[in-house]
Amino acid sequence: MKNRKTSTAATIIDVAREAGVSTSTVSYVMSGNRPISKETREVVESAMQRLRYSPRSSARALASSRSDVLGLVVPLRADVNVGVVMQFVTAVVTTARTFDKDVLLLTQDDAGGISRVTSQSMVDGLVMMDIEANDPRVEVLAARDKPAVLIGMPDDPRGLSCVDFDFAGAARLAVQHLAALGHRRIAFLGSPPASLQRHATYADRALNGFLETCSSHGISPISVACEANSRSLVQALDSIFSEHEAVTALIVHNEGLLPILGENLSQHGRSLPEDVSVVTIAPLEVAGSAVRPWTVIAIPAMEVGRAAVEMVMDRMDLAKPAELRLIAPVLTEGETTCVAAPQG
Amino acid sequence: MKNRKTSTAATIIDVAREAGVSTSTVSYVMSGNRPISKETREVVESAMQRLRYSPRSSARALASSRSDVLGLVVPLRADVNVGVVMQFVTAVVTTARTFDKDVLLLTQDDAGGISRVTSQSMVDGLVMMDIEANDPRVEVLAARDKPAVLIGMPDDPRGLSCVDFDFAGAARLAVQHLAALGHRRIAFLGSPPASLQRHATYADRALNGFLETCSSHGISPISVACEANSRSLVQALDSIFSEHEAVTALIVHNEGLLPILGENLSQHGRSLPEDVSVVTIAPLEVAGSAVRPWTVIAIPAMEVGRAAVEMVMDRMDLAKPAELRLIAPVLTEGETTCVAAPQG
DNA sequence: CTGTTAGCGCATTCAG
DNA sequence: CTGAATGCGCTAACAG
Repeated sequence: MKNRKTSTAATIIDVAREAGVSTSTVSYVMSGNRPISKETREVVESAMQRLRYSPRSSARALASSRSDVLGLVVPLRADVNVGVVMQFVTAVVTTARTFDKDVLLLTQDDAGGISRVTSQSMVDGLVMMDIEANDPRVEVLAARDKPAVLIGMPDDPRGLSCVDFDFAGAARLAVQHLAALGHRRIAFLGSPPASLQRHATYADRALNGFLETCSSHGISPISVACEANSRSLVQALDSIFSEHEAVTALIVHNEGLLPILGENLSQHGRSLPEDVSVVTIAPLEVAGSAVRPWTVIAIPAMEVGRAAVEMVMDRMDLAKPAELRLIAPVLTEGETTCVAAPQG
Repeated sequence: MKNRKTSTAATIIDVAREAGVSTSTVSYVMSGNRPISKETREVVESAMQRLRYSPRSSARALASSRSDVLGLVVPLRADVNVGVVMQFVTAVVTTARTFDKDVLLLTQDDAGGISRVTSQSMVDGLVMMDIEANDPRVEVLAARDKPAVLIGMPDDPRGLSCVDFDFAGAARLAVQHLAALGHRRIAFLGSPPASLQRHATYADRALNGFLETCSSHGISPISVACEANSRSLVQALDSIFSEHEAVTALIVHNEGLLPILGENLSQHGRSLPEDVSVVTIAPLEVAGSAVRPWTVIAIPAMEVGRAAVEMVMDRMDLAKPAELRLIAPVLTEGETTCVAAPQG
């Protein structure tokens, strides 16, 4: 009778013995790193199933210097929209799984988290969200020589790959769309002040895209930062409509405001879209589920997250050079835009 | 001249040599698993710093059978509020770090994720969110003999630890509070139909708590499920006020409705709180940031998440038996409740 | 209080 | 196409 261990889980040695082959053969069946005859493969695979074998990730990692884990650094700031964050996270995790990678979650207030997981070789690569223009973490990451991708565009990527939605292009597209409808007084209802102050790159780039496009269209830009609550929205609309009575269009880059924007506009005596047209830069899910669907330039969180993981994998497997990738904006017309009323 | 490797990172052997001690001494300085004289400790520590040593997690895991990683299974369903999910996630990750654990993120649609990370020994324990009454994953988890904690209360925990906010108690408290104010017609505006249909335990328990408390107070209960959008809210309020004109109080267990509830109530000709009092069961952050703060029974996501991790650690380190833990509800009065108007 | 050493489970040369 | 043997870096007996 074989001396079979009863308590501990099966190892590659058990499988080899059960299949009547060597451990290296078992290993190569799993990795596919060398040709295996059909017969032995089948023998090995059935042995693995019989023993419910599954390789210890730590042993594999030690021997191969790969953990098959990706790190993901997520923001925990009060000024970022959790819905959007969750979409990115979902996209990254889902895509990572298609590459047989798991995802280790790091929060950005975990100072030293990046250094820790890289120097301990816990991760093979990193994706970092919510990048600021002059983000100190970029330097840390760049010094670490692990494949890394930033979701966002810092002033100096320091040789790291970056991917993001083209927020500047989105703002430009919004202005162009409204301008084509005859609007000349356009206000930009943007990210929370906190996001702008810390120069979150999506906030900066959207605002700059707006300002530059206005300038090239001879439109005098109006912009106001706004937190995602009704108190702040009331203030913002007050300031817009009191100082700029003639505003006929709004570009809203703040998904948190959408549920309450309609109500507040009517409280300001503006009906939608007759008095003010609104284009929003937001995830399709929130902009489309409204009673009256918004004209929206969708933030493609899924695409961006997927691209981020693909880019990490490219740099790992193929040692590709760093790249910058921007996802182009697309405008979907809803019921919140129409031609501008003739000036009085 | 010493033959020092230039490219590869320092190992425990390098540190031992640099410090003039054995590798086990270095290991024990790190783990604290046996007494080390102050002098040698300092020598070793300075050697570690000089060499920028940090242990390879895979090697440590292989030798010690611990990964120092916790798995966290998060929901990706459309009917759960992402804000609440993020709060739980934040709490779990933050607390895990205080135990020197990292967190591996699993999505619940990743079928087999639980089996995979446990059988590969990627995690030392698991926390699973968004439990359903008869959740098939509970069985999978229970069969895995890793410490695990459920955030939620399944019908049969199968020997696993559970922790959650006392949603039933919260609903009871809400009814009691309103009843004490003289309200006899109370409607429960609850979770989305999808949450109830799949018997997400928070949805079930809140609703049952409401029904039972009404019954014991001789109040005839009115309850309606509602998705977190204005279309659904309009329907819900229509059904409440058309069929039950005399309703004077609402219990809202659906954070997504709060930003738009006030507006919709006034559209139904009800002013807040004169005509209808509202108690909401929601995270304090969303209920408190309103222009008119809600009377709220706070969902303490941070506490629950922290407790979950602590319970996993207890079961790991101390081999404690499974436990069920409910976090007690606390009601904070806002400006949305007042005594019921005398019946006409 | 410290040193020596045998594994942990797998990947991967080197031989055949 | 397959097997044998070495080493990945660390922990934890065991031995002083």
